[in-house]
Amino acid sequence: MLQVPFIRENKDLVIAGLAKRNIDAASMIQDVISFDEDRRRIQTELDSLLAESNTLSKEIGNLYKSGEAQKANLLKERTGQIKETTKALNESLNNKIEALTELLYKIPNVPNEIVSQGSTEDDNEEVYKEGNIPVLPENALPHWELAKKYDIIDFELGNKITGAGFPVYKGKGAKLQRALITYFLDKNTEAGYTEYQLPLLVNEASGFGTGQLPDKEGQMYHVTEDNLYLIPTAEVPGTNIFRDVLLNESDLPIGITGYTPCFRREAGSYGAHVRGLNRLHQFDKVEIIRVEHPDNSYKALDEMVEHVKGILKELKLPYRILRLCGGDTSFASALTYDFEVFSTAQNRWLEISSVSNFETFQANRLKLRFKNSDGKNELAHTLNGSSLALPRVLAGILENYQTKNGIVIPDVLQKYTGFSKID
RNA sequence: GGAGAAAUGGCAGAGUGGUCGAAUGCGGCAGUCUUGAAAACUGUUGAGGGUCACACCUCCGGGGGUUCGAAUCCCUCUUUCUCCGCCA
Repeated sequence: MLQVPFIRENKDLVIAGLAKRNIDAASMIQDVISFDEDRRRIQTELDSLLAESNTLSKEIGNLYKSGEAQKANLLKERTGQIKETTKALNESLNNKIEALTELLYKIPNVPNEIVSQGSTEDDNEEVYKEGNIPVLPENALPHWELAKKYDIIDFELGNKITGAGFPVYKGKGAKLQRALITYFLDKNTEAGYTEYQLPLLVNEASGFGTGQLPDKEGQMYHVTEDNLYLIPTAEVPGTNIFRDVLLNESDLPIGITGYTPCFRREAGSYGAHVRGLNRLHQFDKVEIIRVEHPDNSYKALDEMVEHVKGILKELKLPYRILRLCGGDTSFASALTYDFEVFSTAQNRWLEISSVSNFETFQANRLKLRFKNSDGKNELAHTLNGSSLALPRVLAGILENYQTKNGIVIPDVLQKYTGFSKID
């Protein structure tokens, strides 16, 4: 959520920024400003009446004490009037605040100046590319065929137990997945992130805190009986650790990592692009989350990007990094880099990580602040990134490491899997 | 699931109708002392709104009520703890 004073003072900048998301925000922003002006006007009026009422109450108390009940009763008439007026004012004040908040919830973050205008993923800019695309044996298979051939992932079984998008990993497939999770967590903790195990269901307040609610309500599985949501990413429980928290400046930076399954309804996704592991309702992911001083958050973003690069380099997977255009940058993010691994057998790029700086957008909703060197409470910056999303990394490994005689396990993973080949 | 107790500032913890935004301790900050640090001592220190700055207003888990006046009384919701039951 953007801060009202920021909008007030940077109206044109905000409108221009949102235009990069292809949003004509001029009238919304104007509404924010005028709602806020109304709010302050009503508040001032209300406050001065309350001040009068407070003074009178004290006088009444004193009059009773000195036995002048008659005089006191006279004053009570005035306080009675004030009470009626303040009740009405209070109501219209609340209406204004509600209208303002509702509007603010709908306004996405202002993209960083480096972000380009654009509407779809075709407008994203490739900023980095590394790794060689392997030459595969003849008759190379896509991962869903490999999964069947080596009996390591059973999609049909998942269909039976739950439904589409809930695959069952078995044997060496399950082990490889577990090896990847452990490997990622080890890399993250080595880099200074503290490992957490987080709840997989969150309440409404947490959903609002990171921005999934009210915007993306339909993307999350909702347990209505208890009004809880299955997490779409560890970002939600992980970042909400810091909801309503006041940190000391010396606590920063904070880095945490966690492995969680993620649940996404993916309403409205169809077709060949959702085959196999490409798009699932339940998948595993290891996440990194940082809380940073505003002066350092972009340095932190670079560090996170470098960190993910390091992992992919070790896995020897061909990948590229995209800087997302305005239209493709998520609601709460100011700047996002996507990592994509090349799926050789499918001949397409698969997104495996998304690293974002939210600046104060989430912190404002979360009330995540730190006491700065001036002793003032200031909103912190939050960031997060996947390191990494499992299914597509798995798909990338299966496809890129396939040989005539089976699938070779990348060197760095062998001490985690305990085997060097799937055949 | 049943019974009872509780929710107060960064944390702990007093406070049962006005003088309470709130004792005290810890923590934080500043200073004295010290070559430096620690300890000790002194001072200072809640949040939000509002204002050029003051004034002023709001906030004692959330919401509602009683009263001229509520942290304090009433209703309600939520959460936590204790005991019993169940249980990986």
